[in-house]
Amino acid sequence: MYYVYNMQLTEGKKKLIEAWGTLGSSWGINRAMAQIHALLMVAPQPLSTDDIMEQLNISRGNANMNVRSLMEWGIVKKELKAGERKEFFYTDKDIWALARQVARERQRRELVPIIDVLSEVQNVEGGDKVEVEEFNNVVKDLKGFTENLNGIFDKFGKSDQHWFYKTLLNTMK
Amino acid sequence: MYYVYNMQLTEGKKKLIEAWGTLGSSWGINRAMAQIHALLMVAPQPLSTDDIMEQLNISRGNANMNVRSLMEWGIVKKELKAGERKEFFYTDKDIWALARQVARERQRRELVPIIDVLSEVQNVEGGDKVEVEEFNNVVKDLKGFTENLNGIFDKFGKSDQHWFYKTLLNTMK
DNA sequence: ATAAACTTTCAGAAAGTTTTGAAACTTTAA
DNA sequence: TTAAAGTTTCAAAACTTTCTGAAAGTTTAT
Repeated sequence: MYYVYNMQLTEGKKKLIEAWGTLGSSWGINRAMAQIHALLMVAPQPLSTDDIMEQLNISRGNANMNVRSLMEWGIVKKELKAGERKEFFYTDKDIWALARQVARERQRRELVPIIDVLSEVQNVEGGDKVEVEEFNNVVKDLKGFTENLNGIFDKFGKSDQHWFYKTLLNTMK
Repeated sequence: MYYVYNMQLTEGKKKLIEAWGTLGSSWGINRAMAQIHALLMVAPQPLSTDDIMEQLNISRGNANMNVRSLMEWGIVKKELKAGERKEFFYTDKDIWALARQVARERQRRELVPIIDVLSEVQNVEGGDKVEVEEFNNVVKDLKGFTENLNGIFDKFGKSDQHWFYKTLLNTMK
C-alpha cells in the first residue's frame, strides 16, 4: 500500500519536472535550468549538486552551470549546512519571482537591442519621397509597438507581489 | 547626391530586416520567417518568391516554406497580378495582428499542454503526508500561474485593435 | 496533349545549442 | 603543508533546428 501511494507522488514529480522543462525551453530558459528549478520546487529539502545530478540524470558540468545561472537570476539560493562541506540549493517557491526575472532578462536581452536599432534607422532620407516616407512610418510603428511591449515588461519586472496580474485581470473581467 | 541618400534607405532596410529577424528568433518565429515579414513590411510593392530569395539570400525551399507559414498565420497574403503567372506576397503592416497571432500560437503550443499536465498531477497521494501536501501546493500555485498567463494570452489574442495595450497602459499609469 | 512557368516537398547538409566529462582550480580539515 | 572534498571550466560530442537544392508536382497557355 505504501509503495502504491508513494509511486504516485514520485510519478507526479517526474511529470511535473519534465513538463516544466519543456515549457522553459520555449521561454528562453534552457531545459536543464527549468528542470532544476522544478526539482527544487518540489524537493522537501535543499539539494546538493550530487542530488541534482542523480535525480535529473545530468552531468556535473551541466548541473553546476545551470544552478549558477539560476543563482545569478536570483531564483535559487545556496545554503550551507553545519558540519557539511557540500553546498545545498533551494528556491523560494514563488513562481511570480521567476516570471518577473524572466521578464527582466528578456527585456534586457531582446527588447532593448531592437529599440536601439529602430532608433538608429528612424528618419532615413532617400531618393524616392514616397518610399522613404512609408519606410519611416513602418519604423515608427514598430518602434511604438516595441516600446509598449518594453513598458509592459518593465512594469511587470518591477511589480511587487501579484500586483500586475491582479490589476490586469480585474481590468479584463 | 541621389546615391548617398538612397544608400541610407537601403541601409536602413537592411538593418531593420536583420534586427527583426533576431527579435523573431527569440519569440518562437524563426529567423527567415521574421525577416520575410520585415522585408514585406518595408517593400513598396508585393514581392514574388524570387524577389524574396534574392533580397534575403535564401533558398527557394526556405522562402516558400516560410511564406506559407506566414500565410497560415494570416499575416501575409497572396496577390495575383493580371498578366503575371507569379504569385506576389504582401503583409498588411499591422504589427499588432502579428503579435496577436504569436500569442495565439504560443498559447496553443505551450500553455495548453502544460496546463493539461498540471491538471493530471494535481492531488497525488502518498506516504509522507507533509511532502504530499507540499507537492500539491506547488502544483496548485503553478497551475494558477499558468492559467493566469493563459488568460492574459487569451484576452490579448482575441482583442480587437489596440484595446489590450491601451487598457493596460492606462491602468498602469 | 504538351511544354513552359511556377510551386511544393523533403532528404541530407549546415548551423546553432546544449550536454558531457575530465582536468584544473579552490577550499577545508587535520 | 597536504590531501581529500568539492566546485568550475571548457573542448569535444550529441542533439536540435533550420536551410538548401534538386526532383516531383501543379497550373496555364497554346
